[in-house]
Amino acid sequence: MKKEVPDWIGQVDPCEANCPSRDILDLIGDRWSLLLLLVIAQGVHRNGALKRRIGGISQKMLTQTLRALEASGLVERRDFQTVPPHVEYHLTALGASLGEALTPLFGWIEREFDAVVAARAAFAGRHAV
Amino acid sequence: MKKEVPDWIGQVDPCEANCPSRDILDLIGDRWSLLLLLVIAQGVHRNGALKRRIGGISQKMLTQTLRALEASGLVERRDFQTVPPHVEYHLTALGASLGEALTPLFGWIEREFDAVVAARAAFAGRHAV
DNA sequence: TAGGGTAGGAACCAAAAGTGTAGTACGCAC
DNA sequence: GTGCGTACTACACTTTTGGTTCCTACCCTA
Repeated sequence: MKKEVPDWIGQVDPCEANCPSRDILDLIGDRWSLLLLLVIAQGVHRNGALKRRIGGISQKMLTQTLRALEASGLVERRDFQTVPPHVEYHLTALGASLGEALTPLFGWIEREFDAVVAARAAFAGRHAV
Repeated sequence: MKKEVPDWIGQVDPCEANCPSRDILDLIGDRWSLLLLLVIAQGVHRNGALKRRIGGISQKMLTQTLRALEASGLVERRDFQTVPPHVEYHLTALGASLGEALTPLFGWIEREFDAVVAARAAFAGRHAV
């Protein structure tokens, strides 16, 4: 029983066409979801605050992404039913566990971002001559 | 110095508009990159084999994504300069380290996929009444 | 000599994603 | 009573993404 693939492959073969994880990858791969998860975990809970904090997100995408996260059970929407409206978004246990699973990824980004930028510059140099 | 945010937040504040990690998130968030990273790590190295393996990817997206990964220094393209063409794609050290950073994410997907599906069903139930 | 495999490039088109603007309905401060 | 803030929704619009199809150029097999 030799190991011909790296350790991190695990049992997640599922990434073929019918793979269930496609849905998850779609969810987290939509540019805003991870950011939102991050800032909500940082303690920003309200619509307006999230929008100001993230910078670049439109109200539409904010609402849409929050709904998607809520629908997947990653954040909880608490509507205080007041007027003017007061709504807060909090991570669920599931959302927090996903956050934990993403720790190494954020760490990698912090550590290796420079390497990626350098690689891109080198690549551009090789191909733009 | 109290901790008011979860451990996994780290120092990655960067996810604001000007944040460098946006580029990385864009890269890995494009539906095919992670899959490609995964199957290359599993030992599938050639264009045709990758296309057959992943199922659902078009030649265009395959090439495009491979170029993006190559440009970012995550995979290496080895062209054997033969005819008919023979090209192999391998992970670089950087690509392999990203793979390792993604281990917990794949693990989370495996563990929690059912929970997400259940949450979605519940949400749909609540909102489709 | 026709067809399949090798690894792509280019052009075109459809679909999806995302943006901006406007409007709802009300409270509060000036 | 004017305008800002709260949390949205709806519509039209543009941009991006991805898919399809056709093309190169050569090898091997039947």
